[in-house]
Amino acid sequence: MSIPAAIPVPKQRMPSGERRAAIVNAAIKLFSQNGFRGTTTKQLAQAVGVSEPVLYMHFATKSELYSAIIETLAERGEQLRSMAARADAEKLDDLAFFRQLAHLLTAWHREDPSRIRLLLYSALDGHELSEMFYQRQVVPFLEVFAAHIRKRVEEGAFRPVDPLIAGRAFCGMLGQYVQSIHVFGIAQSEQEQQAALDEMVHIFMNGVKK
Amino acid sequence: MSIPAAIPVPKQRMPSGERRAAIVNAAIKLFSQNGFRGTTTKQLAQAVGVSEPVLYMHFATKSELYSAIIETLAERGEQLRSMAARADAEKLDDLAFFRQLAHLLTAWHREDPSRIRLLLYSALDGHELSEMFYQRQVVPFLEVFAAHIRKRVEEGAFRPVDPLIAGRAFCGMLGQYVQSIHVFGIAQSEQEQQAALDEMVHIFMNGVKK
DNA sequence: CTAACATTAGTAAGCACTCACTAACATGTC
DNA sequence: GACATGTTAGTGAGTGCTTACTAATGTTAG
Repeated sequence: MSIPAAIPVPKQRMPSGERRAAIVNAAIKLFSQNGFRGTTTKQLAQAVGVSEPVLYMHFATKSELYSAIIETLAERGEQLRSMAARADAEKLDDLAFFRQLAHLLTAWHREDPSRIRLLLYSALDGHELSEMFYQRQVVPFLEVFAAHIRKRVEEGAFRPVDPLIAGRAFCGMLGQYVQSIHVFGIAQSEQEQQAALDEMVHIFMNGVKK
Repeated sequence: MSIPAAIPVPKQRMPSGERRAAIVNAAIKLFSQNGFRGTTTKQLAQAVGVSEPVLYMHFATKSELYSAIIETLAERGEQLRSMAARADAEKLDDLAFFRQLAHLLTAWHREDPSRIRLLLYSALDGHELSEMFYQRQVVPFLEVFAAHIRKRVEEGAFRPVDPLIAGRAFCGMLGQYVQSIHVFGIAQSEQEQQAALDEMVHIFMNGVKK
């Protein structure tokens, strides 16, 4: 009985780029769980499945790796912006648009909770790239939102609210709720979450419309 | 030439309680700035103005000190609850009440930003007392708020919103705004802050009222 | 064969924490 | 008031362990 050829034996030797990506992914996971200082290079090497010096072939120092993962995550944050922009282009009515954005934001963080945790960790650490992370992860989403509000205010459908403040208000409600789940560990069932989001969307809608 | 008697040499020797309090205060400051792991016992001792063993006369381990400061801050959190409850007892109209709470929350964090930072740090660290901290710092405020909403819903002044979700929505808007200032370092002038709070209060008010 | 990928076995520095000891105060006795 | 006595608050100089990082060397794909 021959062993089928395709057993995916974990590759021991990898092309440089792949290995680098593997390190970044492991680092995102560990740093988001334990923080930068709470993660040792030894742990990290074990998680990647290599020895410590391999890490230093790809990144000169541990904090260079920290910077690399923040940049990686910031880039991925562009996805959120484009998804939000796409929702805006769909010409949904206000309610559907707000619900769509709420869903986007929660799904985004549920799919990978390490993002919000690392965003907070890096901000608390005062990391030099933390502002860039915030600018590319949070602000774009907020801007798509604010742009929609501005338009609807001009069209006379909404009260003359400040679009940016209104955007902060909406994203704040959602963001804090997401945070209480993924950072503070408040347990919420799928239904509870859906109900909460709907209610928040409604409160906001009624709050801004004429 | 005699040296005048009354040179106020910083007290070198302190009663146990005072010294303990001094250590806790220094720890709150340093931990909130650099995190638990980012603060060394050496730094801490220097900040207090004593040698390291003194720390260990009051706290058996560094993490026991961590627990002590969380407890201390959680206790101080009761103040916020009582201030909120007092505002409720004043029988203000809805708008004034919401504004009062918004002011309370922002003033509370502006007065001492270490609270929100430590709350986040402890949650990210998964500290055993973090949930207690959240329960006593966040939840009480939320409950005073939810109670008010519930009452006004019953009186028919507000739409039949879920009081707890509405509370989370309002505190979320405010909380995230405060966080963006004290954690993410978004600069906001006194006027901008006041304008933002007013707008948020209005959006919420309109969002829940009939 | 060799260049790139990996490992074994370190090093120096920093960490939380401790030991042996001393200075300052409080109190009771004369 | 002066002095001995027990207690509390403090220190200088470490300990052993962990950490980020590295030099010397092995191994395998192309």
